[in-house]
Amino acid sequence: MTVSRALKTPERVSADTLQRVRDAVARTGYVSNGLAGGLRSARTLLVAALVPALRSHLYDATIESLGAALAADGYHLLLGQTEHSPQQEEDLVRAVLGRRPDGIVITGVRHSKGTRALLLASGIPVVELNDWTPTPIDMLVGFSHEQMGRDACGYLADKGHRRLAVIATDNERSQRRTESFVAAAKARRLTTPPVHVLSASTLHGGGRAGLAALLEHGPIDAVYCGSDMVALGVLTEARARGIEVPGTLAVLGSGDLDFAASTSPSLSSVRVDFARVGTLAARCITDRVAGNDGADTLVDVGFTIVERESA
Amino acid sequence: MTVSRALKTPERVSADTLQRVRDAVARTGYVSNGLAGGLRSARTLLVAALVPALRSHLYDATIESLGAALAADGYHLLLGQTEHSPQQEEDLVRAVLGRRPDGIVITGVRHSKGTRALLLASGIPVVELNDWTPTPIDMLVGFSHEQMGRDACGYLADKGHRRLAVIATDNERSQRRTESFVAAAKARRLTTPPVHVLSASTLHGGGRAGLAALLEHGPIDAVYCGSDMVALGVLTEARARGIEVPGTLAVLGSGDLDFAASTSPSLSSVRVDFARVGTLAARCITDRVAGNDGADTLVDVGFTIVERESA
DNA sequence: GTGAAAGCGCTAACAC
DNA sequence: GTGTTAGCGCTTTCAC
Repeated sequence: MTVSRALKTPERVSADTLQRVRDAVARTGYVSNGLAGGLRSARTLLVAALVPALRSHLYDATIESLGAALAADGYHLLLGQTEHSPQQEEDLVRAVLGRRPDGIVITGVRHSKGTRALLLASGIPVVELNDWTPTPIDMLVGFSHEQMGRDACGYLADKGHRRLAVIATDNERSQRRTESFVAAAKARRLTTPPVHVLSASTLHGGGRAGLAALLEHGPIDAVYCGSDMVALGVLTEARARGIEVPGTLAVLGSGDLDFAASTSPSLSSVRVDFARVGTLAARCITDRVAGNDGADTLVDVGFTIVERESA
Repeated sequence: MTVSRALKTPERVSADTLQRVRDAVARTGYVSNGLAGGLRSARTLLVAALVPALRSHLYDATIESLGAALAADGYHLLLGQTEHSPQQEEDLVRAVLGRRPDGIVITGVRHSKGTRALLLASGIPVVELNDWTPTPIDMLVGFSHEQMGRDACGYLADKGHRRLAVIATDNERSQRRTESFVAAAKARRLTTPPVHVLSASTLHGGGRAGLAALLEHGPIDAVYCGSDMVALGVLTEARARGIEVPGTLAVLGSGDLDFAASTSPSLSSVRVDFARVGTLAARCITDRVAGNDGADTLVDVGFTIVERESA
């Protein structure tokens, strides 16, 4: 008991005792067993984060800042990939809950009934990420994909572009963005935008191929791309074809990645502050664990359209 | 005890018992407590991975495949960021060992004495990553940065380029690559290559600025870049200045990222199979846990120089 | 195929 | 400021 105190609350132990404990720890290489501690105290200082996949690079900034913010409070991050499969997500949630994390961060707001039930029953803080719903499982840090698609369309239309097009990626949230982009175009009585969906992981090459495919169906004035890398591919293909950007073709990317500002022409992009998403998610959980209930538990981080040369 | 068997080794329980257990689990929402199980059995199905930082994107592919390969065997991945600080690395190792992981994966081969001691004393499988030494702590999956710098220089020199230059990033391994590039150039009696070191995180912009800075010191024939994104920035800056690539300036990137094949001109790049690094590291640990000692515990994954248009 | 006993290494709770 | 007791929820071991 005294050793436990010396290590966890050194101020509650005499200087002499503390020294003797530390000497012994150094001499023996003792490392406290967190499993036993967690079992007894019901606090593990563990937070699990579940993302669809790392390879999309969509979650890098979020995971980086989430991990860093948690580490600052002594928490560790357990990372799981659901591979966009609801079943795999549910299995992973179950397995991860077995480790009794102090909180869980999970991408999206559309989960299987089983996943919701498990999460609700666990009683731990849950933060859903990067989507929007008025009825989250618990807390939510995200933004509306419908609004994003609509605003992207509005931005391009307001610039005077009539013949719009979309190059999207193959997942549920991207699909909702695209649908709302198309709906917004219809509402403005524009030509129905043709949509090219990329299934592959080669984003830049997909952007090149996507523009080529879209042009076969007729001329277009502007393309909305699901990622900046795709937009960069579009820029490259346009240059290869002698199409002027933004003169003849406007290009709008997503993500505002580091290179967007320094390409030529520089890339206009829909920006989400993903690092902030991670930091906020971490705070949601640490605050709740610390007993500060209430507060902002539904945060819309929003997005901004960063205007540069390409659109 | 019967419940434990039903869940972990269903084949050793009667069909009737199994059914009753499963019914009860479903009815009550029972999730087995992995802390208690790990405490008793001394197996946690947890593997920790420590990387300098995620924001460099250098470890994305490795972590992705490491996590996926581990998940296939029922393991979970605990992710920690050391921020390039040996002290932070040591603290993190200590904290993580407290969770009694079944294995640990750690980037690099240069660690503090304390880190080595902790790892050695832990008795668990340790895999060091993405560097090379004849004397690893335990197992090693990596490659030689010295050889990479040397070969990059050889590649460019063999193409007939005399005035070489380097744009490197600001970390220890990159520095060793650069030093061996410069040494190789000297050995070939070429002009000592000027080196531009990027401290920032904006890789593409850094590439543009880096080329501009190098050109102020005089003309160059070829640039070796520490990342493909930097190389892409160099390509952009060269185009803006009317410098022909590869005619006047050859550009060699690193990483062979997805866009390298479809830029214009396409990018020659030093490629490392980072996904394989992750898969191999996972296997090192799962094999060892399963009792299959020996085998390949020092794997040189090597690298290849992918020849495309830019060099 | 099932069950009883014991203990993994901590910390909450309570003495003193 | 330090110590005693008990128990967190599993799984190892042994018995039947």
